Amino acid sequence: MLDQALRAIAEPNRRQILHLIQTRELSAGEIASGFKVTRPAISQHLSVLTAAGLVTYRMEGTRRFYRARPEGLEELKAYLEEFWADRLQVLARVAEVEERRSKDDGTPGD
Amino acid sequence: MLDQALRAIAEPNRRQILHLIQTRELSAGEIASGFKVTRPAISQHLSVLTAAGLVTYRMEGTRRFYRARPEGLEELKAYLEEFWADRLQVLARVAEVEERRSKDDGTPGD
DNA sequence: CTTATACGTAAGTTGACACTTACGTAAGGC
DNA sequence: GCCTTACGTAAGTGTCAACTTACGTATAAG
Repeated sequence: MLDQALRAIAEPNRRQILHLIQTRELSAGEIASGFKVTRPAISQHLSVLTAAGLVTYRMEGTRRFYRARPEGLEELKAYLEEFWADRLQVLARVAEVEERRSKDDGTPGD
Repeated sequence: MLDQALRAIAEPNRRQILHLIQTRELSAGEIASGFKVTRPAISQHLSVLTAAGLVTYRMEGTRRFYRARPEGLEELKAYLEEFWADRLQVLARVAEVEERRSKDDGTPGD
């Protein structure tokens, strides 16, 4: 699912869609009206976003109202946070070891 | 460039590569040895990552030592931070307006 | 019941992408 | 000099993704 989410936001139109429905609900038609591509294309993008857990919809008559799914974005954010946190953590530990070493034997770290 | 970076990390092998060279320098061959795909494939992934500004390399004899480029990751991180921060910000303002309105005319905010 | 609206979905096309094998090239070892 | 090592790059292939047009379907409107 995270992989799907990552793929999903790699597409510019889909990021734009996410932006549009982050704060307000919009129908599929309303969303599509702001794009150059055709309505079916947007419909397909909405399917991808839904499958990735980044979007939900609510039906009302013949219309579907879409909105961003906060939990989905949160998951994605958490995953990426870990992605770089991981690195910074290891770097910090390396620095720590370096310093300890220089204290023990007087050798400067690097 | 941000678009390139986003595309770059959408690919699992490239994320793995980034992970490998986040803390230590590795030669192209060393990186490739850990994957099932062929060496040229990894070489191409490294090109993509380099073009996206997520990776740098240093030449030494016949070898190229690659490492993650912190600034690149930082840019990407900042962009994504803004992506959701944006939304939370607007949501907060909506809540604020709602509250003010309920104080003014006594109407509960939905 | 018929027509219009608001959608999703099927089917087909094009281009990009991840991969492969084959080749070119520069640095070291002998 | 010649051969090996460690790469990138060229060329070709199969797959997938983003798009198009055409169609199906459910709700509301008359």
